[in-house]
Amino acid sequence: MRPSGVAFLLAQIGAHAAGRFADRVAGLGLTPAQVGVLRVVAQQPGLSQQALATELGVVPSKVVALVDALEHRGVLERRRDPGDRRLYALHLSVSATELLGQVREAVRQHDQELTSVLTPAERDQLAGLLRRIADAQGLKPGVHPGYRDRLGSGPEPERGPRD
Amino acid sequence: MRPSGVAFLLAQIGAHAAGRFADRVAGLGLTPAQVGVLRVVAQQPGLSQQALATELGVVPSKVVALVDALEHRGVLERRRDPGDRRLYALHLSVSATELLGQVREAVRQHDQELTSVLTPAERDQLAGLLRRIADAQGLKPGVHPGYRDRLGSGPEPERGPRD
DNA sequence: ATTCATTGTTCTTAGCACGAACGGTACGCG
DNA sequence: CGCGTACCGTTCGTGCTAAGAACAATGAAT
Repeated sequence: MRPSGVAFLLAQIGAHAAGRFADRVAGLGLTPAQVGVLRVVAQQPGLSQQALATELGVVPSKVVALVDALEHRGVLERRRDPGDRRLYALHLSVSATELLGQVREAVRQHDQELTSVLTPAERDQLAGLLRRIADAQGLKPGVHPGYRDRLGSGPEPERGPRD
Repeated sequence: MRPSGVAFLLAQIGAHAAGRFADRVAGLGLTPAQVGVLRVVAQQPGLSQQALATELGVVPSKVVALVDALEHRGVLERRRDPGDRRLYALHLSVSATELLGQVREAVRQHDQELTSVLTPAERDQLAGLLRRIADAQGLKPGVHPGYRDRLGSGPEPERGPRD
């Protein structure tokens, strides 16, 4: 049982990456799940909460809390769909543009820091291999099963030194 | 955005791999955390629960439940340390040998299935890149921050961008 | 001998995910 | 028009997991 197998390394690094990303967006006052909402709504404006739930693979009741937080923050708007007044039409507000830019920058830095030990060629190589695996495993781009939401507060298992 | 998106792919595939592994060892009646216990005790027989807790990066109270289950299953033994009767000396029982073999086989199959789309050379390449990342990020071999124990089947929360 | 630290355990508490139930709206059909 | 059914968003209750505090037993120190 060599813990140096590829699958274990993937799980280990993946959890680490997710945790670090959560820390990063926590600096922007966001959780990873909220970031996912922003991304989907940015790509498909006017979406309903139900559609958002199925898109993200999340229970509708959780979408309520996510949208609540983002709306209270002023980056997301619940407009009534004029055709069907049961549905909300989700739209990003104008003030969301700046936040979205900050999120993109955080993503860029996150990616950079994680692969800083690789050369650009190696990074592309790695991306290609991973994409092939993700594709073969039937993982859709943009969604993945759930990590924890808040991984930033309090003492946690074991984390690397360089902090 | 057209960056490599390596970090997101790692988190996505890592979560997927962890879930699949949990499913696999569930077939043996084990949780991933219990597998970790078996691995550590196999490598360092006679170690105490406290040492095991720090080694795995989990709370001592959780080690109690883990050891309880494995002991009740007959694969782990709590012997008293003759030098210090506060400590337990954890040892694998003889019947653990077969189970350990099954676990090793499950790990092998898991690794194989996950990387079945790659050639052996590519798999080695991937392993090398991942090891370098894990090393650079200060991840110790054999431990990784906590996933959930039972990551069953079905869609789950979400996170992450990918423009 | 007394006092303090350590080990393993139990108990309590907080947080989260999920399903069930509820008001409100739309649509079909007689 | 009236009625039943189906859908959306929301709230509530339940079960589960994780983490911290408190406790008995043992050892170490002065």
